[in-house]
Amino acid sequence: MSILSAAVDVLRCFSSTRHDVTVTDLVSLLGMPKSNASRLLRAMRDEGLLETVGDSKRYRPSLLLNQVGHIYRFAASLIDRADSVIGRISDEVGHTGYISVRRGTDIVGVTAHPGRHALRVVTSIGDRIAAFASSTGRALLARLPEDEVRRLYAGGFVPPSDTAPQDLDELLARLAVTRREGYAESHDEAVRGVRAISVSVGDPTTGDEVALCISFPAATVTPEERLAIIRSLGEGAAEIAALTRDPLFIPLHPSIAETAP
Amino acid sequence: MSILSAAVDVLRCFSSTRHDVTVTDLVSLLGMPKSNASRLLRAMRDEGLLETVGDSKRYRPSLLLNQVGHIYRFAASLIDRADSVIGRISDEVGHTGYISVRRGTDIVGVTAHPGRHALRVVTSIGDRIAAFASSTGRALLARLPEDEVRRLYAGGFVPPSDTAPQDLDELLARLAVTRREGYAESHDEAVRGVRAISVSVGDPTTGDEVALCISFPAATVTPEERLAIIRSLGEGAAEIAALTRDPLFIPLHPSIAETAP
DNA sequence: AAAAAAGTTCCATAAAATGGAACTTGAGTT
DNA sequence: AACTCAAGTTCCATTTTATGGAACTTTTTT
Repeated sequence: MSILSAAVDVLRCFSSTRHDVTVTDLVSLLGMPKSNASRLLRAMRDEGLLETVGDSKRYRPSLLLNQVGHIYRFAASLIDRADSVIGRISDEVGHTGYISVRRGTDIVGVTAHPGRHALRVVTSIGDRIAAFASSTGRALLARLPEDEVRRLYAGGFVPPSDTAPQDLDELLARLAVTRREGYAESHDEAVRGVRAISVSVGDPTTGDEVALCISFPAATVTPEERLAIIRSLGEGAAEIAALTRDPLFIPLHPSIAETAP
Repeated sequence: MSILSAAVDVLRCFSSTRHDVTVTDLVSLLGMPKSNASRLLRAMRDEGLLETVGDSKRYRPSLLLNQVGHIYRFAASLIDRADSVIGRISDEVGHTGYISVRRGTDIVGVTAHPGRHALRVVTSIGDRIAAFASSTGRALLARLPEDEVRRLYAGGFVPPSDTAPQDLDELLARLAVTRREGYAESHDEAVRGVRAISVSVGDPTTGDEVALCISFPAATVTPEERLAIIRSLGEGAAEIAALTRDPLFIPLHPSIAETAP
């Protein structure tokens, strides 16, 4: 086993709730001998992957990683485009917008735009949530053929709330609705009182796929506002799909898309 | 030489003009044997540091690096970052550097780095000085809209010296200059014979704002040295602003920022 | 001041990286 | 369809690096 994989294991220890690590953290998180943990952290710092916090024994990701991570957005230009679209929509409607990607059955937030409203949904970049139980996840899963979704969830799943799909059949039914309507919606699934609307779009040249999502407190949004959000998302995604020539793009159903007076 | 350092060399190949790399790129950029380049890129992808673009032979940074890089922003608090920047600059120029925050119409020093020169400005951490009559204060006030400054100073103020702003209008005029030039300057205000140059930067996620200041005896600094200080401060603050995505950041005016021959 | 926890260094052994050359793949050309 | 050249991959013996247990040092807590 290469030291590279140990180094990556260290990087995976970082999360929105763990901004830095110590030798002991590695020992307990990765079951690594103390000697290795000590040398590995030092080596990673010497190479510039990590930096020490002040002159303590705590290690955090380095500026280099910050810079390289930033390049991901441009390398995956789909993300960049989606981000600017969701940023504009978030500004318009005042609610939190974010874009996410799917990794297997998980969804990972990539960029976020906090809303303007006093009551706003806060998302944490980098956290993983279950794909089947979120609007972003279902927007992305709707791009897959049904048998591939069945294969992904061959092991079944545990619904986190009453409003999430309770079994595979319900998930497939809701994906069918998403394919017909052109958007996915969630309510009280990951977070109580929070509603979210998502659409998805892909780039066939790179194989990337992203979800664009607007998330808002269920109580404060009128039916008209909700419709406006759906239309903005649909239009934004359609613009991107036109650019990338996305063959899997699911447009809004004409009855929803038609322009308001 | 560990494979770790080779992997970091690969990461350093990425830049705003190079979003992905190939085996050949590494051969020419790093002078690495083809065999190593090929295995290294594959290993880095297998471990999750890189991902292939579509199914081409091009490699780009991975989502993992994007996530970890993102954590840097939270791991290094604004004050921490500003302190390390001002420490470096203070070392470079030999003069006293400090960082401060604003509380209403007062400025409070948070950390200080004493200079190396025999004649040095001494600051005391925790002391409060008037914001309107200091370069740090004006650097921070320049981030506010004009009417908010008017509201802060609705009760008027008493100038401590001839070179400090004498009334609200003069203060506003000097803030306008700071907004245009990207830095604030004071001379003989709080202490006679002392000149100070400040820039400011904020972190929108925490709402923190700090001023970075270099303070020196007016008599001992040449115009060239003064310009170098302004540029160092401007560059340091710009780095921090890029990290925090500070929307209020005031960059140096291009005519000042431009690199000396 | 003692005790406990955290971190570092040392060592022989086990494992992985190296670079040259041969081999395979793929894109463009005749 | 066969050819050509560039790009990428695999193989191998040798050299270099990583490993984990234990002893040691430093830091923190009681």
